[in-house]
This record gives sequence, structure tokens and C-alpha cells, in this order.
Amino acid sequence: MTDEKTAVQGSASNAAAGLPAIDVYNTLSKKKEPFVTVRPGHVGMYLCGPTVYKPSHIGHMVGPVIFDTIKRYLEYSGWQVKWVVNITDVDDKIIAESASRGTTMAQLAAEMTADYLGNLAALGVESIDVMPKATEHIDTIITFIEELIAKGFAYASEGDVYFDVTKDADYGKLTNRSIESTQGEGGSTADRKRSAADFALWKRAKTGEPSWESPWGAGRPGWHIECSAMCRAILGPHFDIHGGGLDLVFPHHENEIAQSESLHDCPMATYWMHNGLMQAAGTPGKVGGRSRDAGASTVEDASAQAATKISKSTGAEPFRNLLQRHRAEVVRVLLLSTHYRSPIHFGEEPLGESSRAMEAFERLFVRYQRIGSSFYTLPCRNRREGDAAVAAAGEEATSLRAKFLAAMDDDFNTAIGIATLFDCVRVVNKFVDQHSIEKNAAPEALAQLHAMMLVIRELTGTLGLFLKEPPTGASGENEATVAKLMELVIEIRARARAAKDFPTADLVRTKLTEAGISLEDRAEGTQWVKK
RNA sequence: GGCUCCGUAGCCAAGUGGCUAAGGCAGCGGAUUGCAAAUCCGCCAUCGUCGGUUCGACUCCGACCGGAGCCUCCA
Repeated sequence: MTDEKTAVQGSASNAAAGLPAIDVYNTLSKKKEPFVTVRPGHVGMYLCGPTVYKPSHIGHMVGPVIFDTIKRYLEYSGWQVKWVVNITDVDDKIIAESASRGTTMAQLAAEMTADYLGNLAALGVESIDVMPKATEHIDTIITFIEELIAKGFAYASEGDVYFDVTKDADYGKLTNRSIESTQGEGGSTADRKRSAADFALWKRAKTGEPSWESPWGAGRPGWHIECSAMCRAILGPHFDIHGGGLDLVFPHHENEIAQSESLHDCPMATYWMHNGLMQAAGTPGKVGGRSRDAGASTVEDASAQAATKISKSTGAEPFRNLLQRHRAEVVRVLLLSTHYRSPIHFGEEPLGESSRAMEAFERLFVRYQRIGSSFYTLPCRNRREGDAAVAAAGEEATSLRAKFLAAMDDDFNTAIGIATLFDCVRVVNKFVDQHSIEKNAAPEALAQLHAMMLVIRELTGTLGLFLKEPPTGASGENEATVAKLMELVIEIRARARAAKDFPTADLVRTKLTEAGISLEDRAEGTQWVKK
């Protein structure tokens, strides 16, 4: 398909179906392309999920949050999306880790999958439709390999099966790589392969390893084949979006393309989308990767990388530990504040900054609550409903919404989207100030305020933000006790203020601030907020 | 050595061949407040360096410097 043709047909067919024109950056072409789906109005999307051998860390959360946002935005805009994220539950690393823990591969995989799912839920990633596990698709995988052998693209070798890259005319097209320039897996498997760049589709079992029966003997699938096989089984031979971290482009996605397109004579996915990797703030190197000196080959390299290696030794903590210090919503804001293809600086500093930034939204929601309405129960309108209703929110809100949508239509630019939302917050606060809505609201002003809040609800909803009311801090009976106490303290301070005893009033406020509680004096009375 | 990508204010981070280079954090000044907090208003960058193309570049090209990812396993 040529770009020119696709562009014209794309915008035309989207418009005909009442869908907006969206551009998507495609790793395959290295440029933005108009978004045209295989089936009009429908999107098939696949994201490479985790290998479940250790608790997931922040790096594992990037892709899910980004593609969750993309799915939300596409559905908001009128597409129907089917999103698949696989779980790799058979792999060398799982086998090694389970052996060292004295448990089984299945048991370890189940535990780590639960950990992963818990983290996703905390982050509001709830829109995954299918989560296939490799071990539940062994038959699918074997069939796929048999077809590849039958077509001459793969060969069995002493119980292993390899993909023959020399048979694939355009091997390397995703990463602009030649067969000669790739080393492939070395070690003991090297002499069973015809070319170094050939990769395993099926690995024969060593004694004691988990294995499945196959036409080539007992063994297990290679790393890349499960994605090809499960993609076809669930989304068909040609679907729309295939995503993953930038570190997966080679060899994983290159090899998926080789497997699927050799067999099917059609593109595997129209758009290949890759998210940037996490980097520990202030230090070079991504979070959670292997140490960079693994491939050091020259003397100069070794000395240049020494500093890097030390800084990387911190590693990445399990995400669930991080959640004890930071709300998941803060993480989500941080991830979406950077364009998805850029690396993200991650650490306590950036998290703290995101947290402070995000509170501007929540303060507005609290303000809205004081005016008498709950933000969290407002309906998230879809794009058409929003188009029809936005005028009531006034000119500024209308143009900010248009800016937000234009940014998201342009390769899901959530960074501009969030920036625009900050503008919305300022516009609404100003509106509330100017119309003295907190004192005596005119019905028309109140109506416009609600319309504006509905716009913020609509747009933040597409990012998966502010969908749930934040936790209030203390819980249950404690909360009630604290509330009573605060009521008393505030009452005493109010009397001091009435008597112009400001030293006493200020003492109360200062001490509370030190204790992490800030007081806000307003016309209607004093409010307290736990920081 | 090969293949990608990046270098924008104190920090984080968008963006564009030519209108005032988004937004956030921090900071400063003002309105408001008993004083604060919150909110609002205002201030705070010439875009790594050096060349080139162009009427005009931060935006295109080249070189250089610095940083990141990939080239067996990694989200």
C-alpha cells in the first residue's frame, strides 16, 4: 500500500464512518501515517506483555498505561477496540527463577501474573480484552510452526526448530538490519542452526524442564513464536496496531514479522508502535535492564562505562513497593506527561513534581464539591456527545477542548493534552472567582461551570485520569475521630481569631502544618487538608 | 563497528521554516487574606557547538561535542 493512496482513502473512509482523522507514528515507515483500520470502525491491538518471573517494576507499566490510553481515546472517538496483552509464562528465566525458589514454573508464573495484574488495576489499566498465556496456546503454536516448516521457512534440527532467515527476502525491514549484521543466539545452540541469525521456534527440553509433546519431541516454544501464533488466533493474520517497548523492536518484533508475514503474505500489523523506556532520573541507563558492560569489547569502552554501571546497580524496585509511597494516579500522570515515544525520567523527584502538579486538579474538584457537585460522578461523554454539548462551556473551554483533541489526534500527544488540561483548570478557577460562584451563584454562571467541568471530565477520562475519588487518608472509624478532633481544633482557633488573638491562632496553624495538615480560611469557614 | 533516537529556561517537558517558542515544578512581583493557604494577574529561554542551504532556521543539510536505546536474553 502506498502512503499517498492510504492517506486519501483513510481520511475519506474515516469521515464517511463519522470517525476523526488520526495520525499514528509507525516504526515500520519511521513517520506518521493516517490511521486506517483493516475493518472500518474496528481496531485490533496487540501489546507484548511481561515474562512473569519476577515482580513487575515501573518499566513494565509504561506500555500498558500508554496503550490503555490509546484504547480509551480510540473508543472515545468512535472505534471499537479489541486489545490483547499476552503473558509469557514459559521461558528460560522463569524456569531458572522457579528452580532457585524451589517451586514450579506454573506456580511462579501464577504468582507473578497476579502481581502484574494487581499493579495494572491500581494504575487504572482495565481495558485489556484478552490476556492469552503461552502455555494455553501450545497447540496453536505447534500448528504455526508446522505451517512454517511446510512452507520451507523453518527447519527442525535435533529436536529444535529454527526459523531460516535466509528464506525471508525482507528480513530486517523493521530495524533496517542485514542478516550478516545480526549475531543471533550463540552458545550451544549455534551449531544446530544453519545461519547465526536463525532463531528458535521450538526448543527441545533438557532433563527436568517443563515440556510439551510435539512432532519434534518434548520441548517448549521459543520466545517470538507465541506472539505470532496468538495474534493470528485472536486478532487474525492482519490487524491494526502492534505495540511494545522500544527495546523489543529487535529482535522480538523483527522476528514476529518474519514468522507471520512469511506465512501469511499480508502485513502482520499495519502500525508498529513503540514506547520509550524508563530511565532512572539523573543517571544514565534504563530502569531494570541488563548492565551495560555486558558487551564491552574494547578497553576505552570499559573505562567509559564504569560510572554507568555503578549508577545502574540500584535496579528497579517492585512496582507494588513504589505504590506504598506514591498513588498510582501520580504515576499515570507522570507517564502521560511525556510523549510516549520519548524516554521518561523516573525517580522520587519527578514523582514528587507530578504529585504537586496533579493536586491542582484535585483542588479544583474539591472546590467544585464545595459548590455542591461531585466531579467524580459526572458522566464521561464520548466525542460526539462532547461536540454537541461543548458550546455551553463557553469559548475558552471550547477552544481548549479542540486543542486537546488535535493534540491527541496527532499521534496521541498526551503531553500537550495534559498541558491543555492545566489551562482548563485555570480557566475554570478564574470563572469561579470572577462570578463569585462560591458566594452567590447566578444560575447561568452555575450552568456554565457545570458545562466546563463536564469538558474536563470528558477529556481527563480519555487519559484514564481522575476516574475514582482519591483516598481520604485516614480510614473508617479513625477518620471519624480525626474529623471530630479537627472540628474542635478549628473551633478553638476560630474563637482566638474572633478575639484577635492571632499568636494563638497562628500557633495552631503552624503546628498543624508541621503535622502535615494545612488550614484554609474561607468566607464559609475553615477547611483542613491533609498533605 | 552497524542501526535508531535525543540535546529547548534552575529542573521536567511540548512544539514550529517567518505571527508573542505550550504546559508543569521551583523562584520573583502584585491582587486577595489579620497573617497565611488556596485562587487569579504579571515576570523568568533565542532552542548543544560550528558551518551550510534559504529572502528568512530553533525548525532542513553537514561536521563536531554530549546523552539514550538496539545489534543473544530485556517492557
